[in-house]
Amino acid sequence: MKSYNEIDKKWQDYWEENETFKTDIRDFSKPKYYALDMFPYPSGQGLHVGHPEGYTGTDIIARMKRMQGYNVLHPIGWDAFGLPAEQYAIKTGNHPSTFTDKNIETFKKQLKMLGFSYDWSREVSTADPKYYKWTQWIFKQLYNDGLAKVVDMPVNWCEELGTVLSNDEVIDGKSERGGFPVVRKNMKQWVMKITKYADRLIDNLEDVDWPESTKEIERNWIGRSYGAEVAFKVDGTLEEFVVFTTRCDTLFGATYCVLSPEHKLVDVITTDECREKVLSYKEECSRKSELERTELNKEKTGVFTGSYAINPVNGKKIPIWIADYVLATYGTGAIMAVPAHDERDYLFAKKFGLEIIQVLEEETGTPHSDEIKKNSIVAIVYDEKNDKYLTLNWHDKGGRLFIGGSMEGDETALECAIREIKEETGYIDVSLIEVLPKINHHYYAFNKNKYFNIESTGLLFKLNSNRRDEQSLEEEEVFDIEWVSSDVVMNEIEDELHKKTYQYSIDLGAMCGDGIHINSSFLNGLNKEEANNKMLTWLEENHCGVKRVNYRLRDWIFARQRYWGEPVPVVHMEDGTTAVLDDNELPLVLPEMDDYKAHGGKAPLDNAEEWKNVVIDGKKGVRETSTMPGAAGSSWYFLRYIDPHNDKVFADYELLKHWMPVDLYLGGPEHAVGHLLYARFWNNYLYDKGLSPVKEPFKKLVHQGMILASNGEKMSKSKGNVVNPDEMVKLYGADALRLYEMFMGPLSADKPWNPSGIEGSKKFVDKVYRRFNELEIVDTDTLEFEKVYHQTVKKVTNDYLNMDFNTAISQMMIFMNALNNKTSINRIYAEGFIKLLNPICPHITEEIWNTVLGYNNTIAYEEWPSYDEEKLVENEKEIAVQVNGKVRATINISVDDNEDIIKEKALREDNIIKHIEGKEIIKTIIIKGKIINIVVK
RNA sequence: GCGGAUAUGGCGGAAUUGGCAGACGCGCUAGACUUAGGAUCUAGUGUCAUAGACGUGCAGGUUCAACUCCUGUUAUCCGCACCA
Repeated sequence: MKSYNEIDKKWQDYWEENETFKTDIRDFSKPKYYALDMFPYPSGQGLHVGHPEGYTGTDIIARMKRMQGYNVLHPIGWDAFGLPAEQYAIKTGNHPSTFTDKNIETFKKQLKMLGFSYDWSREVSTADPKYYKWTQWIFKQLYNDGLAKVVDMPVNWCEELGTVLSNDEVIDGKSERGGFPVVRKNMKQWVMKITKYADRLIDNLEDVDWPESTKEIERNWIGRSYGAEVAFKVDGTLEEFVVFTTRCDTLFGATYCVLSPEHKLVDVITTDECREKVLSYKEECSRKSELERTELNKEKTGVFTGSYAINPVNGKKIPIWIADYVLATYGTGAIMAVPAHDERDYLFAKKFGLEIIQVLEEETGTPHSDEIKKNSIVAIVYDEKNDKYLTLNWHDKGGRLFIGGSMEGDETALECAIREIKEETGYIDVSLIEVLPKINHHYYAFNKNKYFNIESTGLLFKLNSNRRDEQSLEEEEVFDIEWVSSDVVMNEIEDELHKKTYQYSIDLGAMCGDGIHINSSFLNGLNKEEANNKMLTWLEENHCGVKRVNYRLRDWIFARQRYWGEPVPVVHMEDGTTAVLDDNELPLVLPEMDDYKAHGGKAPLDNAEEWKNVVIDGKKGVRETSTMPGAAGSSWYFLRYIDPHNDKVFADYELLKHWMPVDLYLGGPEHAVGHLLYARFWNNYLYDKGLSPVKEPFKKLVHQGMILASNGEKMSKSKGNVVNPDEMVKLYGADALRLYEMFMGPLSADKPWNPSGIEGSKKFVDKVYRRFNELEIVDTDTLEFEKVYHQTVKKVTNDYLNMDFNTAISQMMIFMNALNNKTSINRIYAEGFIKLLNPICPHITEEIWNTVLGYNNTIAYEEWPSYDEEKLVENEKEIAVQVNGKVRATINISVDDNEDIIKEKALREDNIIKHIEGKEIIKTIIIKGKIINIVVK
């Protein structure tokens, strides 16, 4: 018997020599299947065990589909531009391409060693000028259509890397690569107007078969919200500013406005008295790094500008502040603040003593047609020392309540509350902590036989001392005064109004829920949605606002001040115009340089004097020296695979039409808001241009999970717990590694590496190889395998389709176990089984196909085995018999047993008799072929 | 804070429409064959106990029957995070 290393080599050489997996791209006679892996960044570390997990998954599908008669496209390539190669080059003085080429060679060797059925003739590399010619060409189209442009905007600047970064490259205020600090900075930058596609990038998600969680991440990242833009005039000037709000129904509650510190109007409207403070606050904000800004988000800061805005709905003058809780980059960079109904505005208003007006109140109880209106209070008195609340226990006349009462005369809520506390409980030494939002409550008073609708103000007091006066109770007021814990309050206070009031008191802040409007003129009595619609109409009719959809997504910052990326095919002319290179000047190739390092915030290409200075039509110009981001080349590579050597167009449209979309796309979930979004954007754009035939490029998306170290930690070089695939292949063979990675658990789950697990997988491969060499392959029937064979074909086929590889493997193990102690097997079963195993273990199955089963051709295009449903029907079956839901016996039944026979059989069992003895059978439930349950009493 | 996911033996994990929880593998125990066994084969292996009881993060509920459905809750992981 040969070693696995020999067998692996033999078949890998065979596939290569025979071009076994080369796709005939123009063969449209068979149905197509496009199975794609996210192409790797060829890092210096080489492949880790996580790579083969996903790659094996797609390889299994690709191999099965070939056997099922599909024309399969299964390509691979390299996402070759990127920072690490450049950092390495700077450190060692080598050219980034030397390093990249070397890594690609390593990766290639490793991928081949694992036996993936890639069509290597379609290999692409994003750093290859033949490839990036077309990346530049697509950029050019985007530029000409106004989707790529230079704008002055706040960007993420990473000093250490000397480059700007896009939002998805900044994690927790640090750069994704290297973890260096990132600050906000206004800079002229290339951006891609991905926001133009925001709606489609959300809406098209309906049409693709992706994990719901990934779709949700993309939706949240794009962050579409519906609202209105409302214009506020600045009092005493001709200036005005626009705010974005999703809650224009609360406009009557707007008590101040806030501009972001970077807002253009700030300098204009700041009064002389406030100028100094405003300037120093602005200065303070600009110094803050992204990290500081997010970390300090609890404590609100801000300053008054000295100016006032006019609330368009009621003409009220409200102060204009600046604060960094308002972001320059979201919405209009300005807000109206409604502290009663927005958590952040509430905190800000509390801190700076700004007015709070409630315009929405929650409704409790059930309305009734004739109600008497009243103004009331609910007073909650809290004793901090003992952690107890003051309650009145009315027993069967209303249960446990806080102190309540109605206002008399022109009494304020506070006066009323203090009076009621004193009258009902005698306590006099209390002080107000907080006035809670008003509640609109409907109730029926039994003693008065009347319906009431009260507007109740909740007030939270703390008890200072136990000083008490006489109570002054009325006759019907019979209750016990009891101090109780919060547990008792929650369990025993059942009155809706009092319950709600208590909830407000423990969670102080803005009222953000729905309710009915008050203090809002023409909106009074309407709920949130009704009021919103009415206000929108009002704003538009009165020309102070418009309906507006806003997005969290920002435009894609597209330039990097780095060397190792695609040059931007644009020249800045001396006369201030911008010229784009002609198609025949593409690719614009990176110049050779001695020094790849950025100096003083300038891009490395700034030093390439000869390269950057050009003359076009007699006019002087300077090339753009920023390069494109890593995600540029990966945004369209799936199209190039279909026609990788075309030098006329990026890919032939007829071919694209046949092969797109990608049927299965597999890769890590971390690309949801980066690569996947950008690729969808570019493809959508190309679709609009008639250059891509499909709206969405990836029909089905699957994520592989992470392979963790055996203790459940992430594998990392620093922890020294990295498992090296080369070593695994050397020790156990490629098939055992592939099998183990598929057997570990569900593909998309994170799972720990177990060193003895792979040994178990090798044992299975050993067993298959050994047993198939021992067994006599016969043409006579070996019927004892019939059922398990058909079961196996069915389960493996279905499980592969669902990518449930772990359970497919367990079924194949069951099949092999059925062969234990047997000396011969029918050829059909033997061949069928080897075909089923082939996608996971291609080497050993080719070897058996060749040396045991005697074929000279590859198994790769043999017909996929089929199963016969009839062979799976069981004539005789064992089912469980339960008494009161507990299994007490099992009986054998045959398919044609009717319910009476089944029941009779069940009642004959000793253990059943024992359990129903002396009891009455209430009913018997028989589920055909599954279970029988006898219910007794 | 918001959004998403997960929770099952010593371990990785199975379980169509609710229908015998623990398939399959690892590990462990015993045995066979062996000079030997870290090869292979056979048998056993959820927990506690004597027949029986208890068991799918926790607490309730629906049902003849719940890992599966409903309500609440905890923990862990991931994503977003002052998004107006």
